[in-house]
Amino acid sequence: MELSTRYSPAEFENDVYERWLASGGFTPSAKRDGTKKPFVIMIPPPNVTGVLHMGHALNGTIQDVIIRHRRMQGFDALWLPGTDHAGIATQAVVERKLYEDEKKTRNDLGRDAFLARVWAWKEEHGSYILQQYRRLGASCDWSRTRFTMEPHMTRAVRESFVRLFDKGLVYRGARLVNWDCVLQTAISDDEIEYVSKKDKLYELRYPVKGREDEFVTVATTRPETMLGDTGVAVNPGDARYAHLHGATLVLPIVGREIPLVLDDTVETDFGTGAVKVTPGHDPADYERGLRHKLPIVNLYEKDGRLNENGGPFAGLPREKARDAVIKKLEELGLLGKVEDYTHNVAISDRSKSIIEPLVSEQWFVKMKPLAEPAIRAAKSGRLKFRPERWEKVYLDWLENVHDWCISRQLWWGHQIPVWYDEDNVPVASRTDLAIGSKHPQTGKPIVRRDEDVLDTWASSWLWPFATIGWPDKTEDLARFYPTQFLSTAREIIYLWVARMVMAGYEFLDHLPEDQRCPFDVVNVHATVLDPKGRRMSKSAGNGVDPIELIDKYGADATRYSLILLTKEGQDVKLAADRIEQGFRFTNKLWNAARFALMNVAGKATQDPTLTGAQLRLEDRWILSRLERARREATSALDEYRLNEAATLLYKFVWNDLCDWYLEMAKPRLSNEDDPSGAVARGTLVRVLADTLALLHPFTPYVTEVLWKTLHETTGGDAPMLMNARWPDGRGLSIDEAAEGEMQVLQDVVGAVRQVRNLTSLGERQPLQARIAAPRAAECAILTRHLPTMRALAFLSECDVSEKAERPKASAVAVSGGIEVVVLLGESVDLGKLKDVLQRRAEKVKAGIAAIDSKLGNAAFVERADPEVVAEERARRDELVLELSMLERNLAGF
RNA sequence: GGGCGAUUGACUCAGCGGUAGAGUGCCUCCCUUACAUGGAGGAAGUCGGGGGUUCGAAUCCCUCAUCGCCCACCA
Repeated sequence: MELSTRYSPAEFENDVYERWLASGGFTPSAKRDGTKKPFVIMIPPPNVTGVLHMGHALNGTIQDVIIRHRRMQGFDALWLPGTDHAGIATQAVVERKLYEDEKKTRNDLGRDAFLARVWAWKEEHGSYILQQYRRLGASCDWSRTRFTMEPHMTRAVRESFVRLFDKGLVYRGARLVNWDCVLQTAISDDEIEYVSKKDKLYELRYPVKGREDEFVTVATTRPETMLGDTGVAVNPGDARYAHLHGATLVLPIVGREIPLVLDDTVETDFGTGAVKVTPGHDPADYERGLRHKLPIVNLYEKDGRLNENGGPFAGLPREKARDAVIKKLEELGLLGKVEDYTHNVAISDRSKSIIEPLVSEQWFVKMKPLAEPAIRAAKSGRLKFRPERWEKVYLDWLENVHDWCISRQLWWGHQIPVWYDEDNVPVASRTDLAIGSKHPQTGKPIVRRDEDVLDTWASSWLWPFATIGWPDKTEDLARFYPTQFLSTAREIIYLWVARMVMAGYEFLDHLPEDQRCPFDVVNVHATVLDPKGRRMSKSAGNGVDPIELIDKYGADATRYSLILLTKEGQDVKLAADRIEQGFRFTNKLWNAARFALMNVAGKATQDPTLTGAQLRLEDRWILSRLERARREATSALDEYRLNEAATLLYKFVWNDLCDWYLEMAKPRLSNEDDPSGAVARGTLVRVLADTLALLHPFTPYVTEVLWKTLHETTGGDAPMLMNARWPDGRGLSIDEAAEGEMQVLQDVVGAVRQVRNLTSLGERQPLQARIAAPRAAECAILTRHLPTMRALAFLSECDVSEKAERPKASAVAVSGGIEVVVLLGESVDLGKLKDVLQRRAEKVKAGIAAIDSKLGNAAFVERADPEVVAEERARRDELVLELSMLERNLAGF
């Protein structure tokens, strides 16, 4: 196969993905294979309504890097994909479409017809986001793709609900819930967000019963709720109201008599120190109402309009009611000061409408008992968070957990499996109960099923085990639970992660305790921000579409950039130029491989691990560097430090392999007569093969293509890289001697380059370099490698002579304690050269002074690590040597 | 009101107790037959301010400032 000169990922990515799929490597068998251990990641199921955004792209990349690495390490690697039915979000999408297309509401269609529409929508659009994951290169087992509304999940959800119901952990109660007036459903505390809103703070005056002209003034931002007031509270210690303790007030407009109560929670220094109490529509007032046994007045219909309790304002929506109430109070002379006021208001995550707290009948789960094992899991270290700080966030929530309102007044979702008899006695059942059949406990006829559906999280908290068969005892469940790694966004630590842990402990009771925890490690990934540091969001329109990046740069480049850019868990601003880094890297890799293959094709190669003595310094060096990179990358990946692994491989490929080894090997490769060519080719093949394997988790497409070409070129038959073994370093070792010698050569070349750069200021002339290495050891190295030095001549356009005589006119450079003297004509800019040398001399002097002050410090010499002290001394010696050479040369000007 | 993060060259970020790093951008040179999506060299940082611990601090502690997230019933 010919590789094109241009790296153009679009030409091969789709084909490669098809080959991966065909290989079956994404799909592990549930059958136990004695030699393989499972490694499992459950994808955080994206909403079926979702479109891939940067967060998904980053998280998808993280999971894919890890699963591919584990697969290559020989684990039975399963990455299970799927989507979430996302009750509210999906229903809202379909309702909106229905209204736009046909001007109908869901009520016009009726429940069954509407649900048919939702399913139709899901069939048409539901796999879109998973297709996008494929573009990224995600090696998910698509044969195990799950959906939280599929029939099996319904069974799992019912099983879990019935178990909790039978244990008394589910209860029905009237509670103040967050009501979304647009979607007309209750939503949980975790689904609301707070936004700052400019409002007004109104003072209202309530007449005191039986006392002419005496009033209690309350402050409120929501004057319309006064219609539902059933009390006014003041702080018991507030002297201003001491004379009114026990008084009764008369609620204006309504005329209701309401008591003045004493409550510690009232702040004396806010507003007037008197709080109107509306237990039906304010969470704090609800609590106060309970404490003082105040009645609850519900003011609203489900759509947010005032009901009959609104008196003269019944039927008005909330905003209009506010204006009307204010106007009326003004007429009555009971409106006090009105001030501008900025405060936080709760809005629905989904509809973005202002939440109206109201009292209604809902189903709740008792969370305290479920939270206990989840708390233990983290505290005992069974469950680990990365970065660790998120453990605290997780624990804080669990330790203060509130009961979970799980009923939603929606149609799209798992309908609550509860039936009622004629006396309204509920029963939960795994199977449908027919209307008219007998209630299992009371024996009375069943008259209806609960209309509500369950919160979406009541199905997704079962994700780690329901997706592989639970409640059935399947082979998959036995093989793949618990999982090892979960990577997710921080926003859903409470919503999802904590609940999955609870569910694992609660429902997997056939397993020993430590086997119930659904994962070993929870990775909380970075948030990708826009270039200004703001969250990317659809509404702000500041998102960057990862698919556009993939189109432009390829999936590999996008993946590599994301990993290079984001240290785990640390937010990052997405900078366009930083995305280019990944692209440049993949291009570099492509061309390096192309060069290697061009030189290897049809020629003899010798395995460098078998030809010991014939290895040149650069061969030994690159093999040593490869082994170092392999060890470091492996341990970084084993510990999920992806950014470190990617950075280190980047440096190995670019700075070691391309900048040095390929350049040094060129003469050997191009010269047909050079007997060491076969060794160089063998080295190149070995290094390239291992490098492709090490990079494969990060850049799977390009490495797969190059791997195939490499094996075609060398005539070998190889499995796909995806299914190949992770490099084990066979035949390689860390060669400290080779690395040390190579460092000397690199220093010399550095010095030569410096000089060469100076000469290019004038006319270019052939140069002759002489190297003056003042230390015996370095002289020996240089002498031994003079052929190599000549090979490097292309870099400096100079010959390297063995003698170290000082010429009269010369350009000089010093690097790493080695002096390079270059004979040249008048082309060198002597003024500039002197400048460079002087500046360098200054730096060296400063360096020496710094070390002297350190070494002169007795405390340092005594207390510091002896190795550190020795290093300082050695460093000083080098600097002194360099300074003497610099000064000698400067004296010549 | 609590909690957590961030603050390192022009920009985006690594480093987290012992000689200040990378990519981009900028300046000088080079189309050297893998790559100009490239190569060589260079300028550029009192590591947010102030205290402290230490022989030594970008790195640990305290404090302040700015920005950003999360949690919280101030009407």
